[in-house]
Amino acid sequence: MSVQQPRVSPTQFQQRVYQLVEKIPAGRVVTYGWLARQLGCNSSRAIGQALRRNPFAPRVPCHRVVGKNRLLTGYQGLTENQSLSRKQNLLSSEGVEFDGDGKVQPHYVIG
DNA sequence: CACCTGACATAAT
DNA sequence: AATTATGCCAGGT
Repeated sequence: MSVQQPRVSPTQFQQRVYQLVEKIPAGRVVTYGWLARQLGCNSSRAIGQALRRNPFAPRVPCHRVVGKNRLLTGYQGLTENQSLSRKQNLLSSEGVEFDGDGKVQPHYVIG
């Protein structure tokens, strides 16, 4: 029988990112840059990498992380609109609202 | 082992 | 105002 084995231990950096993301309450979102600052890291890009890498399933609500412009940049490692709309749906079901441009309304962003 | 690339953000040109 | 360069971190080639 197949066992889902953790590929490799997440790096220390990734663990910190995940821990932080786990704290994001439903119905709120944060930006990559915000996370980066919380971690004292000067690169939001690194955050994106950590999340992209497919965190352990829904354990880490990575769908609550958006760009600074409040656009949804990616989900499940993909940048396709289809994935993005799913991300959007998830957020919607948590009560987050969007404007006509597909940006989350500023009110929901922490920071 | 060296180089490229990416779910970003910001400062400098 | 628009493009380019830098920062950071890990995986992939």
